Amino acid sequence: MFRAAKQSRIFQDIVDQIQEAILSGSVKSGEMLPAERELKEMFQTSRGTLREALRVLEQKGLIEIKLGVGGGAMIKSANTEQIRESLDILIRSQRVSLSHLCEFREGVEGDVVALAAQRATAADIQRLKELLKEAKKHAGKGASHRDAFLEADKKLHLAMAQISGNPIYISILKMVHNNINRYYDNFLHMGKRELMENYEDLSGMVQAIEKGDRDKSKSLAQSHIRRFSGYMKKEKQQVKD
Amino acid sequence: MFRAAKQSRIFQDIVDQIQEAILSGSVKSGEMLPAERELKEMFQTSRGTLREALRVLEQKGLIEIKLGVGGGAMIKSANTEQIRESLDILIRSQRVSLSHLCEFREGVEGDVVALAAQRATAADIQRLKELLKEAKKHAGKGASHRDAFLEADKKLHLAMAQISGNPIYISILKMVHNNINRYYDNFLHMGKRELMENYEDLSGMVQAIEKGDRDKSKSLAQSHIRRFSGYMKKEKQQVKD
DNA sequence: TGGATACTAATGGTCTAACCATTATAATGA
DNA sequence: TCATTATAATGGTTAGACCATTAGTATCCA
Repeated sequence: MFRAAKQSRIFQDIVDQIQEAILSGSVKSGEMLPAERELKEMFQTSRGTLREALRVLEQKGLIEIKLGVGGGAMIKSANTEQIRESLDILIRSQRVSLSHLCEFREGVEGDVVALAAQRATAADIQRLKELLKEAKKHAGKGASHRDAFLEADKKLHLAMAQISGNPIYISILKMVHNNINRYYDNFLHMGKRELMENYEDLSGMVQAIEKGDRDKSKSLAQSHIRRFSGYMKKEKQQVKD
Repeated sequence: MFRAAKQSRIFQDIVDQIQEAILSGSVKSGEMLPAERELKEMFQTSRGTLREALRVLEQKGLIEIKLGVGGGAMIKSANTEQIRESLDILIRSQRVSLSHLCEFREGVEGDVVALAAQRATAADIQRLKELLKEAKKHAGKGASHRDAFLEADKKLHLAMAQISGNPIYISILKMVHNNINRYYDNFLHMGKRELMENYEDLSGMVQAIEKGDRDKSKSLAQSHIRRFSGYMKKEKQQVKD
């Protein structure tokens, strides 16, 4: 299954081999790796070194380790958790600012919505309208339902990514929306008026998508995101005062 | 400096403590952590467990470990390497298709070049022109210099991301260009004519950036990428025959 | 004097062998 | 039949030793 390990850092070689096996598909998501005491024999190494390799693979999000009988390292299907964590660290170490994130979002979400406008089926439109209804319900109840509204807003944006059909956009939008939450708690205070403004944005976007109007849906998405960013920047300003 | 470790997974507790110390700024970039044998005492743990924690921190990109006397764990300044690696894994494991990647590239690189057109300084333009000169040199030599031309092309695209100033775009473009190579080897056969066509694209883009023409630079970037994708799709077709 | 060489010690990398903690399954018993 | 207990597989941890790399220091020789 695996060859004996080489290199100056043995655990790195083990990481490389197992990662390659996972990414090439020779071991599949959901399957278990052999137990540590077996892997140790396969790689002709010690348990400590092997475990260092498993720590790295775990941190990369490629495996998940369970305790007890029948436990061990299970191959995980790739997800956006590690990206989110990396972005967390970048944001916390001030390498990525709120305005960077907003600027990026404006570009990417504009593109996503334009694709969605080209590709949405009748069923897709139906789904968007349901989500829209949910958003409207929360927006009507004012500030106390802000979080519920934001959740619906997030679902709408992710639904549009799904409609675009491009897995890269889907992953990246998930990553962005998981991280933007961090700013909400600190900076974003929205009352009923702001919630309704946003609902109208979303509603307009869905209409444009239904008509298949690429350009209009795109520019609406971008102004929607700019409006959002605006709330946060204004609020950030106030915090400084 | 650190308190003794708790929790079911001791190494995780150690990771959390050191990560917090780094991100809160109580240990700064460039500084060294104590040696393993000292850290082990601080955390009241064994060297094996401590080293598992160090592997995780290393994988997160928070520390870098050097060998020998005066070696040890140095605090790294946060960078986008980990996020790029996570995206790589995501793309590889989802078997993202060539057309997905090209579509994504068309959207993102269009946005990047538009930002570059707004923000390029005289020095930036100078740098772009140098890279352009390099590209021209290789393009003129025809198919045998394809790889050298593509390298120059890549440098130009990444330079534009740098000019945009947005670290998210920078890391994402790095990710894209690292992954697109995977497809070149299989599908992309370019002769002198194609190389020169591409050079003309790039040259037009740099001119538009110099003029600060957002829209023109964007649409040139997009048609450039579409042309590229076209080569690959055509080639893919031929392979099937 | 000065440069090359050899030694020394600090530090990460690896190994062995044992024990602890958790948990699914099997055996046991009311 | 169902609850309880025992068993064994598996990851988590520990201790102590030795190896490999490397910077600094001492030594030697020209």
